[in-house]
Amino acid sequence: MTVHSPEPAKGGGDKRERILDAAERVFAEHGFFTARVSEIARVAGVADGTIYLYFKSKDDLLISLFESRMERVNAALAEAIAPVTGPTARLLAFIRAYLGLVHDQPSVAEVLTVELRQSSKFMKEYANPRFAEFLRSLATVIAEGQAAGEFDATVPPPLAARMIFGVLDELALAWLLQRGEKFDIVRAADWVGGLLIHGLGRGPDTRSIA
Amino acid sequence: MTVHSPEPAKGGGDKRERILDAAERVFAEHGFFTARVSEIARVAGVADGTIYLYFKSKDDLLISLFESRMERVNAALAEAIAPVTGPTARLLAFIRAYLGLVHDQPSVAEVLTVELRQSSKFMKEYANPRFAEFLRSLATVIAEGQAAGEFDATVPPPLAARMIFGVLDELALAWLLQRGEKFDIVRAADWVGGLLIHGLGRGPDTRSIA
DNA sequence: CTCGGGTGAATGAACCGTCATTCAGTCACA
DNA sequence: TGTGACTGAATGACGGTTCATTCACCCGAG
Repeated sequence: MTVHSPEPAKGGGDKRERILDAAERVFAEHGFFTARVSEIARVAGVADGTIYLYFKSKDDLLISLFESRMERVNAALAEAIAPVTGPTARLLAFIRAYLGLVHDQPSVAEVLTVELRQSSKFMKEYANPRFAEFLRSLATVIAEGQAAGEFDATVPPPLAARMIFGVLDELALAWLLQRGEKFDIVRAADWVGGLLIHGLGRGPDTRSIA
Repeated sequence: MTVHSPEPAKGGGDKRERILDAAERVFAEHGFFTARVSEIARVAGVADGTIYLYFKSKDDLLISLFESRMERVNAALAEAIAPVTGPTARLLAFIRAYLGLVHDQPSVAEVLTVELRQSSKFMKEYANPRFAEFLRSLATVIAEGQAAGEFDATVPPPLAARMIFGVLDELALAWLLQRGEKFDIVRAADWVGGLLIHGLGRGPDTRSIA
């Protein structure tokens, strides 16, 4: 619940990765609390005890999984927006890239989306730096748009970032939990973009909301 | 994990309510899995066993708590938007009312916000009708706005409802988990309204996003 | 090349604390 | 005295964690 092993406790090869992959699958399927360490071990093809050679505890395993996956997500998003110029286009690229990741790696998305929340509760002391980084990079896109005069400057960028993340996250959750035929989450990116850039308003007097 | 007791198992007076109130507090503080039934009993001022006179299991207690609180939330929101005319104003009233509820009843918000998610995982068979009702009523506001030509008709209302809920929920979570001085979530309602009605776009060519 | 002692990663059965749940008994009231 | 709501200590299952043991591999000596 407290500290956290930063890197491979030993020079151990890929076994640590195998365990993380298994944890991703098992946590995604059952959720953290109902997931069994012994099942993670089974899926990883190692003995129960081996997990404790690489991770301090079940909690530490979850934290390490966050760090690992969020690092990848942040890198992928940074790469996706890097070549794009113009705040609006960058924001759209961000949205498309995020929902694309959800589509391509559902179990990563499931762990981040569902477990992030409860972890922020039961690990109050864990600051979750990677997620903070995620929000910061989104807030930067907003701030740049405001500076360029392309975005409304009323909302503080960090709050706007949270709201946008809320949209993306909820959409991801709805898509992940949908049984039966799912809506096209990649196409939904354009709806999200439309809503966030233009808003719902279409009428003549929509300016006067205050 | 499965079935659920619809109403007071017995004619029992307010004891059932006392237990629900205690469960709300304890689940909000610890989360469902780390909450202890014995603590709920202690807070409610009843014996451990008494809880099982009113609820089948810990799971059933959580489900019953959802039903009870969501029912109140839905009623409060319905009441808040009922007298308001015009889709834009109704949507704003909905947003203000929801964030007002979060502000006034943080522990209700915490349970709904944080536990709703994991419950949708670990209780796959529980359909969560009250939450569906919540989304439906929000979708109705959107659909009316589209029908009146006041809202963009591109996005399917149920999806728009989910996105809007995402914004509200994430904002609630950010506010609830904030340690130290919190931002003013009631004031944030206007930012949310602004973002959802007008969008971020301010520049000349923001129409061309496709 | 072969042998044998040393090393430490890996194993998994057993341990042990932790609760959700039960139920035999109490008690207030009719 | 009978009834039934209520109690809370006892129960038993469960699962995270440990640790005595195994064994594949390495390396220096002969």
